[in-house]
Amino acid sequence: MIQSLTDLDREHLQEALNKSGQKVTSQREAVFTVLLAERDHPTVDEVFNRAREVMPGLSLATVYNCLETFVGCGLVRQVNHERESTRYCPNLSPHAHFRDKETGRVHDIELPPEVIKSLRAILPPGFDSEIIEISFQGRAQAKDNSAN
Amino acid sequence: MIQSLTDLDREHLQEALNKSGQKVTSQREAVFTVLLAERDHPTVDEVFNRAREVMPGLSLATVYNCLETFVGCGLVRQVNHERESTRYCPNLSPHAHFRDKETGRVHDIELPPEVIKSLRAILPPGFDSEIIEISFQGRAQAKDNSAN
DNA sequence: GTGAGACTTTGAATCATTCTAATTAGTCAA
DNA sequence: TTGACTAATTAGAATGATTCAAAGTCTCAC
Ligand SMILES: [Mn+2]
Ligand SMILES: [Mn+2]
Ligand SMILES: [Zn+2]
Ligand SMILES: [Zn+2]
Repeated sequence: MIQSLTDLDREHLQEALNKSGQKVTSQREAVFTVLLAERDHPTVDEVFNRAREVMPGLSLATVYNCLETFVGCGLVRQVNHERESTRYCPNLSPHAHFRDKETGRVHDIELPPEVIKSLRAILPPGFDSEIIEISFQGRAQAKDNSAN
Repeated sequence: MIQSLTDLDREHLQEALNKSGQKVTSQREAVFTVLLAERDHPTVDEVFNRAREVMPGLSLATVYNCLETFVGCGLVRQVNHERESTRYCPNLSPHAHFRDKETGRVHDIELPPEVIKSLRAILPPGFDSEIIEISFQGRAQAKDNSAN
């Protein structure tokens, strides 16, 4: 089911890795492909299992390494919810996360710039924040799930 | 250094526990006292070490149990930051958390109701959220730290 | 005073993540 | 081609926060 990367995505990967002095490897490409294929915020184990289908020799440690590398060069974001396993998200636009209590699924919620601004505005003087994480928890109506 | 609870706080503890059919014990009182004494979002280990000063026989498991009980009856909130140890916060007013990258300290940031409203407003139809967690990360100017 | 149930304690188990050491693969110079 | 150098990958051990299981203690209603 996992197609390969589009030229654009491959370029994106290559550029981000090169920019931080790292190389494109077949493992990194496989892991990145998995992340882009199904944007459902998979855990490391889920990435591992999906990537193994196309690259049977891949090791779990390498999946950890690849994901850490990607986070380091800004290709993906980590998503933590309470103490559950870390999930990974290749959506680079500013967004919050919504976790469906019932299904455990994590959905992206676009964050309009004015909301971000109003959040920064509540910081007292002297507080300077680069990163804001917002996570909702509740129920999301089923809707579809086929594409995406 | 750890005084005991004010009558008001003891009442608060008693009421919340009773409401969920649980008892006030000396361990629970000690742990709650520690949480109120220094509102610096301590980890379980920090709570454990502080509480042991006044109750040497206290066990780590009991600290876990007490804190879980408090969270369950709404007396305290858990505060998670990435995969670090969970911290605990007895501030019940709606607030976000600011983590100082440099010191690791966690500060409370009051959340005005209109900001909460504007956040709920970005949820697409069908998404219904009870809980919103907001955490900032960055630097906070030293300021004091004597009291509080 | 007894018994039941709630609570606490100790120490073992879990499990996501990180670490270590050993291999492999890629790159470049000779 | 070969060798050397380096980055990346691998397997498996170690870590560490948290949870679990079993046994002991306390409290309170009877
Ligand atoms: Mn859903
Ligand atoms: Mn500070
Ligand atoms: Zn996302
Ligand atoms: Zn707080």
